[in-house]
Amino acid sequence: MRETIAQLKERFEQALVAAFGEALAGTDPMLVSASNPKFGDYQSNVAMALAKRLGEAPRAIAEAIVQKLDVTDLCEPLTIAGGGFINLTLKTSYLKTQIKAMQSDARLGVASASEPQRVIVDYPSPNIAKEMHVGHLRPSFIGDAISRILEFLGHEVLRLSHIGDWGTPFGMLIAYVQEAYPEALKSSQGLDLGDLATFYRAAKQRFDADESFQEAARLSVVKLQAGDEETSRAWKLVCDLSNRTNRKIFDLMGLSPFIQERGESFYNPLLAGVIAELDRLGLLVEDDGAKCVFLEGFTNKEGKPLPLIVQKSGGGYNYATTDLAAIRYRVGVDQAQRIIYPVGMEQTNHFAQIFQVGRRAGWITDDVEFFYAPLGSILGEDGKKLKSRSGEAVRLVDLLDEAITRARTDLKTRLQEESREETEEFIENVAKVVGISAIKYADLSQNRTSNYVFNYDKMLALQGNTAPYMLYAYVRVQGISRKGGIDFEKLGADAPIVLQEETELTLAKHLLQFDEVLSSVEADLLPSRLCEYLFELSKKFNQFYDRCPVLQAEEPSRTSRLILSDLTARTIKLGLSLLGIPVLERM
RNA sequence: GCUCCAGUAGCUCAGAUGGAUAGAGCAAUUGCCUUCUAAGCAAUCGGUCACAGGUUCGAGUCCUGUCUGGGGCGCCA
Repeated sequence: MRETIAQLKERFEQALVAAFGEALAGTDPMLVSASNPKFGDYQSNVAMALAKRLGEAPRAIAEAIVQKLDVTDLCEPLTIAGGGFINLTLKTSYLKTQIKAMQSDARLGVASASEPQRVIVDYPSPNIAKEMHVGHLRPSFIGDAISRILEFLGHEVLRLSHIGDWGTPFGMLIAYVQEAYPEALKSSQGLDLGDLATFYRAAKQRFDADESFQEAARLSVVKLQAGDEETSRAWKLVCDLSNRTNRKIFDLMGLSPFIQERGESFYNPLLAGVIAELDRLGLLVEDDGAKCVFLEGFTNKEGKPLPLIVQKSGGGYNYATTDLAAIRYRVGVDQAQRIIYPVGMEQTNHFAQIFQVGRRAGWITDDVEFFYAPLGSILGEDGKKLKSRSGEAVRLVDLLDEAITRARTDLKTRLQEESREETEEFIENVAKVVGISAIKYADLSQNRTSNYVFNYDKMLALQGNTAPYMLYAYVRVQGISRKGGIDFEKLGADAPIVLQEETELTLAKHLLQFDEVLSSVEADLLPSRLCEYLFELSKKFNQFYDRCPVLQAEEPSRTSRLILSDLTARTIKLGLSLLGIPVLERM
């Protein structure tokens, strides 16, 4: 199956050349979904855009294009409206064959990339010295969804967690653990990350208050970097503990298990080479004892060029150095063609800066795409960045547990109201899936770049653009098969599709746009587009369901409607799975 | 001081390269369960797209300025 819009686009390009000559080869036909269903399914705005360039009236241009446009196999006769809109309505016969093709395709008509890329997605990249907190929620969910989508589309995806496992905060932590709890380092027993989080706070206090402790922390870093055995053992121990705890959280969040840790310590041996190369290229300047690359287009408060410090005056490296090493490695060794960083918007400057240096150093070329995907923040009800009551970052586990607890309470209330008996196992599973999915969907359905207000009641609501609403639409379809004793997999491959009712037609058209939506997400990395699509699909299904009896319908409508219902469920299931959300058969 | 992002219905938000009458959800009001379904469907209400200019056949979208909120701006990540 090929995307309908891609086919139409190609025909338009041919028609443009046929009507106006080779000069218009490659002109974007400006084909988009119709702004209003009454205009049809697609519209082209190209005639108006070309009016000035061709010096002709838009309507005349539209006429000329339509004259040369051969789409009789796909569309009803074209119409020209308003100031030169070309309106296209798909033929029902075409829709029927497409639906049949979709029915027999496990990929639901979504083609695999003709030119698969090697893609790196950098997430969720926690710091090992701290427990994961709200700040990791968006990178985790969005990174995971992007990875799944690109992978499904046939790309080779490498998920790399750029963990903070080196550097100053780590030295501080080790020093404090050594000082206050030396026995805890002798075995991993009795030391979980909750303890480490407490240690971290206490260590920070010590660090801020006591100069001699700061010195001890710095010494720990030096010893660690010098490869001191005991310090390294302590470091390793803490890393393992932290990773183990984080893995549990990944599981709870439903992240892909294929995330590889490749953090700061991994790049550590490569940092000197980065500096040497920048020096060799003549980009390196020493200023105030620090080694820097002066940036183009960035100025400091005095209006002078801003440096990107890559080696501190003390000789130490910083995150810019590590990120540059990662850039170099990902291009040179991993040979990635697309590297995606779903990271908070506050780091816009940082990424612009390291990309600039990467480009000037020749590591980033036109053959590789470094895609910084900025993320908006999660806000509290007060409109400010979400914080716990004590003013600290909210722990991720707490956030997730709370959602599950609330989902469980809602479910139990509902069961009581409906006098339903369910096993403890059923309740736990539904509560977990609904709770986690609600948070995840609420996050993903928001535009990636905009801030949003975190609100349990809204994300767990059973109506509206929420995970529970979508899950319920799926459950409804499964309800039909249970009630009617239908095995969807055995629905006749040769059974005809009937698109008589308005809602049947609308649903079918929407089902066929699944591939177009995924293409758009592939390009722009905005998972919210997929959420929007699934929400629309659920609404259109509910409308169809309201007007069209399925099980009681006469053949051939009955089987046709069963096929449409099944396709809806399969699309929801696949779509949600690409967002990292599982479905439930009953809820 | 410089810079980036945001400001759209009472609330939360969509509005991809400028296109036809600016859309959803929630909330509010009103209908619809003897029909697989009510966690649903239908309908009503709700807008000076922050403000002022400009560009053009056409601006929520692009440009300039103003106001408001948030982020960033040399050795933290």
